Amino acid sequence: FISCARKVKVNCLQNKFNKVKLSCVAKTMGRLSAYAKNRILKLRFKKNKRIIHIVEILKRDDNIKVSRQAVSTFLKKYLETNSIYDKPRTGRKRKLTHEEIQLIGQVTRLNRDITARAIKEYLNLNVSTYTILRATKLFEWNKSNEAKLDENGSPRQKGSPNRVPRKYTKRKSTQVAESDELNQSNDLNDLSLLNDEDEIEKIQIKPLTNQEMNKKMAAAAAAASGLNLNEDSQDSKFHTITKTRHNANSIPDFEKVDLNLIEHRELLILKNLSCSPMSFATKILFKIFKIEELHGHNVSGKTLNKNLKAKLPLDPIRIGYIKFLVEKYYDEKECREMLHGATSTKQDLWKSCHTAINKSILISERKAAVAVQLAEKKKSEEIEKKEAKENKSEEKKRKRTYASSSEGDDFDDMLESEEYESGDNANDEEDDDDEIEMFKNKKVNRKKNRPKAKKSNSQSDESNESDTDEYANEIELIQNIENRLVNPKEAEELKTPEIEQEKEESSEALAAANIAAAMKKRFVVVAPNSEIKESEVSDQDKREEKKSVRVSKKNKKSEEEIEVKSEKEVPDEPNLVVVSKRNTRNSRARKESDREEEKSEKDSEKKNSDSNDRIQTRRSTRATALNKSTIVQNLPKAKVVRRFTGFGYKKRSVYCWLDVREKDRNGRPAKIATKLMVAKLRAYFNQKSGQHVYLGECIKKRLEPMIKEYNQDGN
DNA sequence: CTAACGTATGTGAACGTCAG
DNA sequence: CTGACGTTCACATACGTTAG
Repeated sequence: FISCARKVKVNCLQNKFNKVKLSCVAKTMGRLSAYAKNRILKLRFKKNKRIIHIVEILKRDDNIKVSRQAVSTFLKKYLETNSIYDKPRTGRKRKLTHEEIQLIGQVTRLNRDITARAIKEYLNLNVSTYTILRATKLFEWNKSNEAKLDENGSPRQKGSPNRVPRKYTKRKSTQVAESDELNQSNDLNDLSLLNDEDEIEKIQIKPLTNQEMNKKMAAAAAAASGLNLNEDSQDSKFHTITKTRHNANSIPDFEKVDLNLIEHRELLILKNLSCSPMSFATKILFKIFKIEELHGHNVSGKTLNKNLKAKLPLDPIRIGYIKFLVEKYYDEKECREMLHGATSTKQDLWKSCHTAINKSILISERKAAVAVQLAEKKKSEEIEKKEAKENKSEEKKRKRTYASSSEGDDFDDMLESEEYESGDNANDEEDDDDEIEMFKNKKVNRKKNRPKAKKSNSQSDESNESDTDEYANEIELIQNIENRLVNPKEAEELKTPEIEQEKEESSEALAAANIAAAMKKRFVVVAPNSEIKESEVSDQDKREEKKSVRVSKKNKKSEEEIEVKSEKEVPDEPNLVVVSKRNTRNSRARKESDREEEKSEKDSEKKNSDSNDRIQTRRSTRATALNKSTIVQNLPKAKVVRRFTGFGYKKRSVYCWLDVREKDRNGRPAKIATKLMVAKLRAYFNQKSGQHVYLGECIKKRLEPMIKEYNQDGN
């Protein structure tokens, strides 16, 4: 990520990290709560409000920020499904076919005591025994605990053959071995039926004393067995385990306890803010637990996968409180509507919440880990930079004065970085080529149907490289931004006062300001393949440039985005548009004074022989070619629109972009800038599978060495 | 319990339509 | 030409369901 994004992104992520540290609830995209949905329906169908008005009212009255697209989508979905809740999701692909499941049902109906393993062998199914076990639970004759109880009238599971081998429950087995009774009982349903007469562990709808809690913790055992209990309908059946274990890292199912930690009104608000009971449960979780209490924990404290770090149980009392609240605030009808399923009852409610809680903790941990990783990486980078700076400062300065006389020599220490170095020497080319190659190899599918991307019309000598241009564009944009970052003088030229203030506020703001500034300049002129319309002279010039700097793909890309207009094309328009992402600096310089132009011409003389600094080469070439050009600052909208519609843009889009630019000028964020900035990153990460990649890379880089070390130690 | 999986959903940009 | 407003598209994220 850092290698792609470099400084800008590092800064941004550093800030993100801070956010994570503070809240650990990173929310990038909110979802419409049930309350918001009901409000929308009411406003739409009872008050006949328009979508845009609904958006305004929600924001004004309820402080709910929602886009009009979201309202539109929701209303459409509501009319289609007649439900405010999400449509059901399919989840992971089933391995068992319907026929196989039916077969399993038949087999278990005929032989109630057959094991999942036996079914697997009998039906020759190539799936986990757990999958088969789940399939058996789909049938009435297998799934209810009551039925089993009715059959025998007592816990009969001790020697039940209806057991599934527990390859993941070693920890539990060892725990069970500590108790006298449980070591004889491995069945999932055992614990719910043990020792009903034990009153000590019965549910208590009141806060527990410390003593009681200690007792409860001591009694915690064999938690896995609690998963399938019917605790809702049969409170008296709450399993009670009399065994005492001092180091319980598994807990039984959670008793519902009203701790009165949160006021009813606040809970109602929380519910309104939640789109599901699971969401409600996780919101409460983060409200009543500290982050330190959550990380490294899960609901039960079990870690079934041996490869993962063992976890500790969350405070069972507060978990019980969450359970109590969830079941109190969501009735069975709501559960059915929300959980989608004929079998979805309140009994399944806590199960879903249980899973959601664990998952939310995992996600929180992951985000924190990524943030920590990035922060560490940045630290090490800074150290490297310092060292590199000491070693190369003289050389750099020499190169710098030599290469960019027009840009000034002094630069901020903070902004001075290895990226800058790479931009000035041969590493630059390697970096770019690597990145381009990376995108190329991965065949990032990002072109889609952009009307402006008429690569087929581009010049013939570029056609075979158009693939890389897709990304070279973005790469150059990023690098351009980075160059601004490492050259404060230029950045200052770009910045509006407001933006400067932002810079002082944070490095992220600095990045944003620079990006916005870069985009502002770029925006005026971005017109892929504009050379089609260019004059012959300029076209030839560009061809020459391309040949001279062919090794650099980004150069070609930038050339594509230059809009050069001859004077005869706009006779009444004394100005020419000469802007490229790279050239913005030149343009700006020339705007300011002729001296700047002279400098760039000097650059051209110097740098034509300098293979290291292609940027300067290109700039100089262009400066020579366009030395008669002047810059259009305030081209009438109409003319801009006319030109851009010629390139395939829709008129409204051009107006929209112009609006964006104006907003940007007024100090508001130019969203387009953000979008383009992250485009490259998207292209990169799209190739991987989101969060799992991070974890995989983390494991590879950080955990594998630890595992190796661990194995060597023999511990 | 957690990873894998895949759909649902929110959002920015683009676009279409209407009206002044 | 332009504002207002709604929809579509592509993308990223949220999140429920299933496998192991």
